[in-house]
Amino acid sequence: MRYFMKINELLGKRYKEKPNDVKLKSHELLLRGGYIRPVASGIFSILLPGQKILKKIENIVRQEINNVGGQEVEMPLVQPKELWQESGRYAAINDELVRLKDRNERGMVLAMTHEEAAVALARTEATSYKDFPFSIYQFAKKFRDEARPRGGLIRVREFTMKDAYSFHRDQESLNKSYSEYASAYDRIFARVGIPEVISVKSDSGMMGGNVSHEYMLLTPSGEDTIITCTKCAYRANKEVATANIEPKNADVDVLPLEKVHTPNTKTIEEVAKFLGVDTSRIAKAVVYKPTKKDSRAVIVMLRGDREVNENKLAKVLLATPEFADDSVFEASKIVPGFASGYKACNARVIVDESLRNEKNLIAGANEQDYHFKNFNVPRDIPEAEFYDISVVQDGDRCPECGAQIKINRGIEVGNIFQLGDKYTKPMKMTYTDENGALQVPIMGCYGIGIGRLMASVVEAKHDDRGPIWPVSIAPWDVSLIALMPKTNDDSTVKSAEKLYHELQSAGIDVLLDDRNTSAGEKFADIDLLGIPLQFVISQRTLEQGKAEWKIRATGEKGLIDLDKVVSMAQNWILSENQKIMEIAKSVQDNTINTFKQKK
RNA sequence: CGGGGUGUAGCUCAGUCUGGUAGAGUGCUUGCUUUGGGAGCAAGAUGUCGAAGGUUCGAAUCCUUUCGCCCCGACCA
Repeated sequence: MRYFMKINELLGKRYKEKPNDVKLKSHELLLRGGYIRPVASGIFSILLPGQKILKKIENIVRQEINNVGGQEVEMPLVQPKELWQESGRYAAINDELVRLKDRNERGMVLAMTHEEAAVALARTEATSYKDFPFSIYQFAKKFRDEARPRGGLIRVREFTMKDAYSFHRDQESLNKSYSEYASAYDRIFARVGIPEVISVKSDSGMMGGNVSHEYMLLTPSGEDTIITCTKCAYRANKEVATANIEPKNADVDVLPLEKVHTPNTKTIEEVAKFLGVDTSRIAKAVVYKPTKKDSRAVIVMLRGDREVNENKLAKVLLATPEFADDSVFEASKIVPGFASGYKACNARVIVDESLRNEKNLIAGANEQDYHFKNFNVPRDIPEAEFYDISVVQDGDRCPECGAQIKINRGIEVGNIFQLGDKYTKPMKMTYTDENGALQVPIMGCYGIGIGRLMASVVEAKHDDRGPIWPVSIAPWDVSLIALMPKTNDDSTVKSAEKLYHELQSAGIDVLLDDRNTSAGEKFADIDLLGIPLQFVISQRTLEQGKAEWKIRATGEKGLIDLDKVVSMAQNWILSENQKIMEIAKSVQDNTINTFKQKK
């Protein structure tokens, strides 16, 4: 069997120039290095270097998931719509779900994820309590017609995901599986070269999900916002993060309410400017439509310098908040621009914790061109309901230890969810327990986007010249550059080929560059391919019977006897892999320890 | 879906305002020279100027419509 290993046989140009319109470093380098090619927005083809990396990542994931008892399966991309009607998602999901018809007009969908298929598979196979617990997983394509793909492989429409589904009789069993997967994830991210990935509390959706964590690579180019504590282990996605908010005006006497004329001051900024106060002195009101369960409009009040977190609000309302339109304002006698919960007719007033201790605020008077001064929520809106519904922001304090928090950006490289019976119940999955009674099992699900993970490694590990792949996932273990001699002498090429075969025979995956091009181009190409260990032989080194070695990550280099190249490469690869495995172990141990401490 | 930008050679872009019939660099092909960080000289190939319609003697350029792609936001099972 023959395998492509010479750079001149490799399909895929490498570019000197940065492609137009590319913002993320991973996107740029993956294009420039000939790893990926765009086909349509959010849809890519993968060339050999990228494919080799993806397969290595998959193998690491496979080992770790097998290790926690996952059974590898494969479920289809094209699925009958009835499956999705059973779970209710056929109606619940909009344009992200691609719907199509087969030749017999049967409605089909492209799977965005495989909970339905997993339950459909499991419910016919696991019918006795003796069958539980178990988990299945696969590496499978998903198609999500994303509103806005972006950043190369960071957010795409078609992608391969490792998705695992575990099935349990009780919460205790689910918890066990959940922490096993969490531990496997720590090892996976460490083994692919980004041990700095952290797990954060995340939003599990307003329906049912009780616990979920996202695995985040903190990087400025990330699209999620992550709150971390500078002191303790608190970390959470902005969607669910809570914080202690410093009151700005608490230790003062409550003054009598006073109405002031504030013409043409509809926005918080206008009011603040008109009255010469900071926006934090204003009680901002945001009005939402009534929900199905409650016919009253919803007025959310919070400090003027803060924003509504609609995720948190959704949990309070038990519905997705929608901004009010004119009809809502009219029906509820709320004056837009001058709204507040004060004597609001037929509105539910939800007040953010940010206002709990603030005194003598400015608030709308529900009257055109008038605001109140010295507004105090407990006195002026006795029926107010207090909730934490604002977005955590800079300057807030950690909810657990009170230390300063930090706001970071992150890329979500994986997630783990406790789904409960969200899918098993509507899809009528049951098993018979010891007493002969039918029971509904509960589920967990665990995802890792393989392509996104590759791109994330580039985001974390690169320099100006290209990606710096850890040896565990590098497209080739070593590269061998033969620099052309000044004379017609072919001994350099001969020696390179000999060495190349020796390395290959020793089981080392090696890429040979024996092209008749300038040295600079060869070095640039090999750097773009990010190969961890590079060898160079030239007339100069051959005269001494040596080859030059160079480590991509550190730039260290030296000379080595030709007959020691193979053993040096073997030893180096072995020791790098060992280092990675040690890091994986220590990351895993750390997490287990923190986990134990918390308990 | 809202806002912004952009489509001209494989890639990066000029030309568009002021209409006159297609350009540069890089890459590619061939030859010679060169060879330790993207070499030099010479010769050559490559475009429905995103698409459709319109105005005009004449459209990459003006007008209308439309599509793609990128970025910000909304959304993100």
